[in-house]
Amino acid sequence: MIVTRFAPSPTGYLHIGGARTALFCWLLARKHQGKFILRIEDTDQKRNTPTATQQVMDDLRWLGIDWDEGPDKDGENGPYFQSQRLDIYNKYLQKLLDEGKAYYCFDTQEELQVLREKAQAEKKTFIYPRPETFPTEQEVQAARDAGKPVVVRFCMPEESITVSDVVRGEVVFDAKEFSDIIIQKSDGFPTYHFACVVDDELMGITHIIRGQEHLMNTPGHMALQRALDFKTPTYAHISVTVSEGGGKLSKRERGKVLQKAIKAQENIDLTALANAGNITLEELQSFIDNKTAPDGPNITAMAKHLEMQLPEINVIDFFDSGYLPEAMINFVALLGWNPGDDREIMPLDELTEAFTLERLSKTNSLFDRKKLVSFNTEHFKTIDPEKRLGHFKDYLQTKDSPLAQLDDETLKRLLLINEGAQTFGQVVDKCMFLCKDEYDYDPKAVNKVLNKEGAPELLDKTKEALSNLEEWKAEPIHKLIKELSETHEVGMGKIAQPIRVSITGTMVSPSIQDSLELLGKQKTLNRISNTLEYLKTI
RNA sequence: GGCCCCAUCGUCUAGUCAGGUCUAGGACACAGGGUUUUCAUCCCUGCAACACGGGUUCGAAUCCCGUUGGGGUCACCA
Repeated sequence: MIVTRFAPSPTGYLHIGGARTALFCWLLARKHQGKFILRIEDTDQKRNTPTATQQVMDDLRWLGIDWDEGPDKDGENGPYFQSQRLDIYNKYLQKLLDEGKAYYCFDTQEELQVLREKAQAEKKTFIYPRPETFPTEQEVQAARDAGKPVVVRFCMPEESITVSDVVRGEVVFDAKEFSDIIIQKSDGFPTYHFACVVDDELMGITHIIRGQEHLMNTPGHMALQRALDFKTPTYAHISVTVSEGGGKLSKRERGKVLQKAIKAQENIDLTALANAGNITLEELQSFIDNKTAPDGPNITAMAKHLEMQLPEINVIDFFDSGYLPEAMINFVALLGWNPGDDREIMPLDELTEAFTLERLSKTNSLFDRKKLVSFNTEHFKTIDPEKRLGHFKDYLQTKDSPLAQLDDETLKRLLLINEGAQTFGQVVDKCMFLCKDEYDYDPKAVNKVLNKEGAPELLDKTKEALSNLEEWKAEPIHKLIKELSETHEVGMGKIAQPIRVSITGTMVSPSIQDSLELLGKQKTLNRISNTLEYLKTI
């Protein structure tokens, strides 16, 4: 049976790159009726954040990626937090120590730094100098008593190691390049390399799909597997997703964009900005000076304050921007993978059916948000209406939108009449007028549509006709407008546009008949009357 | 800098492993046109690529070597 796993470290929200890795793992497992495990790699106590595991799970769920075993779903391979598996790692660590395959070291960071700089100066790879004889238990104890940091290093082999990678082929690593890796940190926690190797074996992972950045770690992992008599799983090191700005799509990018925007703006109220971002003025200044960076949520809050759009990086950013998870999944799947034919828009089950490791590509790909928008538009049209409604309600709720007050039937109708919308944000923009009785008139709209010879008179006649309409439904309203345009011998736009500006203040809304029906007869007539009054004042 | 990976339209990619059917296909973007009561949608047309240099071969996008370019990695982070 095929068993895969997604193993994030709980340091924040799920990153789009992580989502892609998780998706490929999930796709492989589901395609072969295998198992997909979620494991939390929380061995770095300094970097862990308490809410991250929950956030990552929420993000995965939103995307539609489920797991067979994980923190909240017990199975035969628990626990799923590495911090709860210390006994297991220690057992294997002791075995390596006893067999002389690993040894203790007490070097300080400073001492190591000197060695590294020396290697750098000689233009050589830094190789940790393995001692002739390993420290004894007594020496270890003495070092501990003296307050020295004690770590355990694993002896890398003398022979070269060939990694057989599904996407890269055979990659040979020369033994000359091997440096003994640390497998236990001075705080007693295992390093990623060790915990990962042990867990993958114990959990029976058959396929490891991970980012290309791990390729260089793989010889170390394989050496560990051999020393411990573990099986070597099938590896697939997938390409990296890069950003428009070049380089890896990273969390730092949002900060950079924001920082640039702050610098570019003149007379900016820094105090207000710091307040909005919930940070101190000093912290803000330090951020502007490129010394430190605030946390993700603070950055998001400041961007909102400045009314600027930041590039989406985390899965939750895309949710906030009004994208459909189905579109996200589809788009991300096609970054470094394709089904081998011309299909692009594919639902999850079709993606699963078509997925094979062999079609993973070697080249890095750039995350093109415009193409994402196009995918979203397409999925918006084809998705099951009930699902679409569910996603829309989630979106409105977290946005705290007034539209959230509307009942399901109305919301469904809104989505229906916005068939060509690109994102939920667009739907909201176009329909907000329903919940806004007070609004300003866009000067451009007034000039172009209302402030024209004969326009107020025509609007008045339209209002008259509308008030006499018995059945307030889209169909009869449409019929009425058509008749009006014929009797007055003008285009439909000449009738519809003035109404639109009257009831929304803008030139953008759903079709006029749908807009009017949803607004209701009384509100429509009131708003037109108000507009007519307003026109007399200018 | 050492090591490793990669290289087809602006972007995502098909084609490369098994060389000819490739005057290189699709999609997004862009440009032009059309439909439409606004925006969005939708339809049509167009623009546009085998990084470069050497080989091998009757024949190279495809195989080999080199150059250049891009990316990754060199932590008691994962």
